[in-house]
Amino acid sequence: MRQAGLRRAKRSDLLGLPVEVAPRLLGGIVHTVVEGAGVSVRLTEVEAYHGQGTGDIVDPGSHARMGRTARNATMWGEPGHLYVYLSHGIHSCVNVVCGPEGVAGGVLLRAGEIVEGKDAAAQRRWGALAPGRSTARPDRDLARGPGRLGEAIGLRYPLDNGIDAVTGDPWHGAEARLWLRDEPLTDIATGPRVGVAGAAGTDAFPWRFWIPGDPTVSPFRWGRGAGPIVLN
DNA sequence: AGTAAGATCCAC
DNA sequence: TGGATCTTACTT
Repeated sequence: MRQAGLRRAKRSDLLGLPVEVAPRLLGGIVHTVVEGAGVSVRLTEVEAYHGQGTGDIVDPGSHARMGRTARNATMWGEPGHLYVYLSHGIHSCVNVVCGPEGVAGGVLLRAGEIVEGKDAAAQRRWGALAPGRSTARPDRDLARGPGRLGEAIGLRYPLDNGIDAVTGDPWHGAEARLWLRDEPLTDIATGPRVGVAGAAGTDAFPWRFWIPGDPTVSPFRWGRGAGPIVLN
C-alpha cells in the first residue's frame, strides 16, 4: 500500500504525550490484514488517554489511571503497538500506544473512513444483508464509532491486543500498519471525550480531536446519566 | 464469592 | 431510552 502524502509511522513519531500525538494521527491510515482480508481506514476522530504518572495530572478517564494492571499492560509498553480492549463485553476498541516504554498512554481510534476493503469491512460489520432490510447501510457508518471501527478493521480482543503497527509484523495471523501524513492537518477541532464519566469527560479534558465537517465523525452524545457541567 | 460499572451499539 | 453481554476491579 502506497499513499500520496503519507509515510509509514516510525516508533519515534509516537514517543510524545498522547494529547500531543493524537492530533497528528488525524488523516493518517491504519491498514490491517486479518484472515486474508485487507482493510484501510483513514482516521477522522481520536481521543487521548494518559495514565498514572503521564503528564502533569492523572487522567481520571484512563484505564491506566490506577497504575499498571494485567488489563492495561499494553498501554505501558513500547509505543506503536495497539492496545485492544473489550468495551461493554461486546466491542473491541483500538488504541495506538504512545509515550516511552514504561509510561502509560494511548490514542483511542474513535472513527474513520474506510478507504480500502469496503466489502470486507461491510461483511464483518453486517454480514449478508438481512432479509427484510431493504436498504444498505451507508458507507459512512462502517467505522463511525470506536466499536464499529474495531470491527471494520477486524481486530479482536484479546487475540490482537499488542500487535505492532510500526513493524507490521504478523501477530496471531493478523497484520497492522500505521501511516501518517507528511504534513499534519492544521484544521482540527477539539472537545470533551465521549462516554467518559465525571470531570474526565468535560472541557477540563478537551482530549477528543476530529476533522471538522467530516461525515464519518461520530455524533456527540453526553454519557449516560451525565450532562453538561455548568460552571457558575 | 458477589457485584457494579464500563473509552458502545442497536432497535424500539 | 434501555437491553445486550462479559471483563475488570473493587467489596464482603
